[in-house]
Amino acid sequence: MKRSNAQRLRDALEDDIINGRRAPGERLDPEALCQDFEVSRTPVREAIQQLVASGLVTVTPKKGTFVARVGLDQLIEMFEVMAELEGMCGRLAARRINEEELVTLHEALVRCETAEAAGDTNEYYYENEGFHHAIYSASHNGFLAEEARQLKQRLKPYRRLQLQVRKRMGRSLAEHREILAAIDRGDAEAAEHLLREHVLIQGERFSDFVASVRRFGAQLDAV
Amino acid sequence: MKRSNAQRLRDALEDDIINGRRAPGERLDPEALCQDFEVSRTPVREAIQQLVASGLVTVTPKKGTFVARVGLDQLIEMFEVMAELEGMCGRLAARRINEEELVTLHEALVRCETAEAAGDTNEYYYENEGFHHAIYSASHNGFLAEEARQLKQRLKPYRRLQLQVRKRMGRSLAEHREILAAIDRGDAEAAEHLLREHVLIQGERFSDFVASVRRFGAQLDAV
DNA sequence: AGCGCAGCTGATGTATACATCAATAGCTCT
DNA sequence: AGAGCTATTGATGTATACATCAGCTGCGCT
Repeated sequence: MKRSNAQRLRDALEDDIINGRRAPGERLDPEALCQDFEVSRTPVREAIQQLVASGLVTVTPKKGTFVARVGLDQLIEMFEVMAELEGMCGRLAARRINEEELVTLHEALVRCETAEAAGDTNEYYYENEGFHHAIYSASHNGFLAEEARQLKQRLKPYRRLQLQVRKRMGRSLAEHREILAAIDRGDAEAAEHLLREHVLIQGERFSDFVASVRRFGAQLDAV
Repeated sequence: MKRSNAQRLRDALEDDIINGRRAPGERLDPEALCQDFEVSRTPVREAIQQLVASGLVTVTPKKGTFVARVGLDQLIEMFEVMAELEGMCGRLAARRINEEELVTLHEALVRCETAEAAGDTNEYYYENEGFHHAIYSASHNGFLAEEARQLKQRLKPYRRLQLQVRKRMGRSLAEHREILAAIDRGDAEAAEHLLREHVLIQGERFSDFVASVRRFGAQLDAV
């Protein structure tokens, strides 16, 4: 079906924000967007409202609209919830995954291994996402999968930070192997626990993460 | 600050849907809404979009807009997630609750007891909500609390069904006491488990729930 | 020079007219 | 009579003009 201008605009902006082409705190000038996309204010307004609803954009009345700037406190809260959702996906997947999905998951892991072997961080980041999405699907709870996917999107602008911690890629891959093994043998408890920790960047690494975030300074601190 | 027509309209519709004054599947005629609220299509359209974003309304292109009709499958999925979020709130609350919040929670329980003693189902339903919200807050994770609150809203049109099961009110209250006790003694595991089961309408009761839902027939089955 | 008020400006919200598209119904042709 | 095409209609998306409101600026007053 044909997509409306508002939808295309929304997707384009979302993509820009998620992939860091528009940084948190950056101003979004409706006028400029009208010109860039050659549409009137109506669809622009609509697109922005949708982004506000999904938490990627904030509008301050009479001040302007900005790419959402998530404070460190809230970021930690969001990761806490993300960890829970991922853990739940793992738990359910361990119980409910079928042969076909298991194959898909194995393939996803292989692609992660390939990217890691090549030392390609960006590629690894992309394949990592595929691995996680495969687990979401395997939970056989479509609603949960969608919620997890959305929250992951919302965290995406900040998520790269995780992998920038030294040697994170290798650690991540090792964890993926453990997670898959747990799901493979139907160990729901282990899968849940491993995934939760995986997201929380286990234990001592978390402080590294916070420290590395802090280096971003004002970009993250303010409202 | 002054609220826009779109906001008021959105709130009014949301309230109508959540409290069952507009049943799932019911048609929302934009024209009629324009007249009822004496506004033009623009704010109506805006309000509807927001409701779509929050999942309370669905628009089928060229067919019309309707109060979201949640299929039984998805309803179960949503309750599964709700249970997880509630459990998480309980776990965190058991660790993080402070004196003041503990008092609030005790008070909320007392109000539940009063309502139960009076046999007032509606009142109990209301106070029950207060009890749960108090736990959300006590999790000290604002993001989690908000997500839980939103999902609860979305389930509200179907949630009354839970309490209609015979003697559910008494059982619910007993569970509340156990939950509070667990939080009180800082037993995170117990609080999590109890709350999760509390939402899932523990064990054998779940089939009763499904059965009672089925009696609603087509209202819940279709898309 | 500092304070305050008034008008301006730009941002936001709303109304309305117009464009577009898809579903349906009715007509025609076979 | 049935199938296919077309015209109509109603719903949706978009543009534009208008209304309203808050913040800011600049002027004047003390």
